[in-house]
Formats: sequence, structure tokens, C-alpha cells
Amino acid sequence: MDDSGRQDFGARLRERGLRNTPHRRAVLEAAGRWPHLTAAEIAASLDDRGDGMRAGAGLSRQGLYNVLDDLVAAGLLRSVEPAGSPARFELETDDNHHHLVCRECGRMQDVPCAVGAAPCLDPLEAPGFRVEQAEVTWWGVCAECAAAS
Amino acid sequence: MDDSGRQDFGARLRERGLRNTPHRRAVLEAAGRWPHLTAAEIAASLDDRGDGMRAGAGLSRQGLYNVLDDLVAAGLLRSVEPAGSPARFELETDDNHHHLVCRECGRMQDVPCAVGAAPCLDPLEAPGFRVEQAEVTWWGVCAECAAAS
DNA sequence: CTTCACCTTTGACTGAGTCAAGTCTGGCGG
DNA sequence: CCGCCAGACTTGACTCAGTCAAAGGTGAAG
Repeated sequence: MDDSGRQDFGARLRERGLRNTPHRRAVLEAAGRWPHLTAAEIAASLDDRGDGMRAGAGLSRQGLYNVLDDLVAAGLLRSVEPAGSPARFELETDDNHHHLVCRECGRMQDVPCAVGAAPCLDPLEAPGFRVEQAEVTWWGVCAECAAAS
Repeated sequence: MDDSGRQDFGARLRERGLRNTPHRRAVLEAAGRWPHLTAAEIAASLDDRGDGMRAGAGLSRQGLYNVLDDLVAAGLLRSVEPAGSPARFELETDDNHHHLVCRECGRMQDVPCAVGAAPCLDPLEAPGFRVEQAEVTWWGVCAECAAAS
């Protein structure tokens, strides 16, 4: 099969000590193909996938959440949860990007970190607080929604 | 500390065209006294307030949500919703601060915007997207939790 | 082939918030 | 002074996203 293009998720799973199961691969593939899906959307995408890999029966809801939790814990997936929206998932790429969220339609898009490498992690006034990660979200109106009004 | 007598929430409400009701004042007072309360915590604080203003019966759940929505819409209250937590409320002060959230205990504290006035709103690569607001959240471990481990 | 750890399913449950529809209230026009 | 009515509040059913607990499969190490 022409797997040349897509990443070898199986290997990534093994690396992190997780078993390489079809469900896990399928979830990673979905997240790679359509970033920012919710758990429900991922479930739907598993149900109606028409590609080579047989989906078998759908993954149960609990199963899906287990898979998502495992992948997030293993650092293969990142979960993003903008206010008012259920959690959304994207492949973890360690590229320090942030998110634009449209106030109208809720759509989300990536932006590279605006000010250089990891400026958001700059030391700040936080006596005793050990900062591990910064998360920046820009809220506004996307091009489509702006046009529509 | 004691902010020169509490702010005149009644007047603020009228200014924005909202009726000045005891419930609304009480919610604003609670948010002023203990920032970052959840809706449930605000409800509890209304129930057992021992100060001058009689609480009367508790505000119903729906009533509370109505009040919160109104106050947020009127720009008197700000709602913050870190991943994995229910919404939390603080008085809107237009001071462009951001939040530190502890991964262990979930506690939240304010930090003044690290890099000057509103750097987070700097133009960024977002063709067509009209950015209205930036939100920065730092995740880490607070002093207490760090000490406890 | 067995076994045990890991993976998955089932179904009940919770927490946070919403919807819809009815009731109360207080300030204004008459 | 009275009735009206918009805005404030209550009630109760409901939804959505996610969790818990316990039982059932499965596959690779031994």
C-alpha cells in the first residue's frame, strides 16, 4: 500500500510502549487528516471510513475515550478545549503553535507562535509557580463569518 | 485591601441598562470578593452569606445562569473556562491580565500581562481573520502543590 | 497452550449547562 | 389608585460530554 505519505503510526505507538491496535491507528489517522475534531466527530469518521483499513465495528464510546486518553498521555495527541466547546484533538507536533477560534462558527485554525520560538514561556511574575506550558487562544471572527454578515 | 468601600454595583448595573436587583448585586459582590469562583461556588456563597444583605431564598440554578449571562453580556463580569474546569467568573476590569492554572489542584491565579500592554494582540498571520481578543493561559504547578510532592 | 496484562465493551451515572413554559413584581400610563 | 406588561425569577425536564465500574476479549511472552 502507498503508506509512503502517511506517518508510521504503528511505530510511534510502539515507541511509546502502547500496543499497536487498529483503533489507535485509525484515531491517529483521523486526527492527522482533519485536525481539531471533537471526540464525537472522530467517532463518526471511524464509522464511515471508506479506505483500505476495515473499521470493523465502531469503537465504543468508552473505548474511544480510553484511546484518546492513552494517546494524549503518550504525547502522540494533543487535546485543546476552547471555552464553550468540547475537547478537540490534533496530532502533537511540538511545534508550539497556537489557535484562532471564531466566535461565530466555533471553527479553529492554527497559527504559528507569533513572536519567535517560545516567547509565551518567558519568565513571568509567578512566585513559586512552576510554569510548564503556555497556551494562547485568539478569539475573533473568521473570514467566512465576516463575509456572511 | 478593603477597596475603599465596595464598588457601587447598583450604579454599574443601571449604567448598562440592567435592573439593579439584590441577586445581581450579590453575584457581583461574590465575584469581587473571591475571584475565579464557579457558578456552583457562587450559588453556595449566596446561600451562606452572613453580611448585611439578606439573601432571601437562594437564587434558582436557572436564575443564577441568567444573572451570570446578563452580567457577562453587559461587560461587568468575565467568564474564564480553562480546560477540564467549569466556567469561572471574575469582575471585568479591562486590565488585560491572564491566568496561571495549576495542573494538580486546578487553582487559578492572575498574572499581569507579561510583555507590556497588549502584546498578545500583536498582528499575526491570520489572513482574513479579525482578531478581537487574546487569551493566555499558563499551565504548571503551584507553590503549594510543588511543596506537597 | 496458558496466562496475564492490556484492550475493549456495556450500561449506569454525574456535572454543567440549556430549554421551555409558567409565575411573580414593580414601575409606568391612564 | 389601578391594571398592565416587560423584565426578573422559578420549576422541571432535558441534553451533552465525559466518567465509573465491572465484565469480557485478545495476543504476545513464557
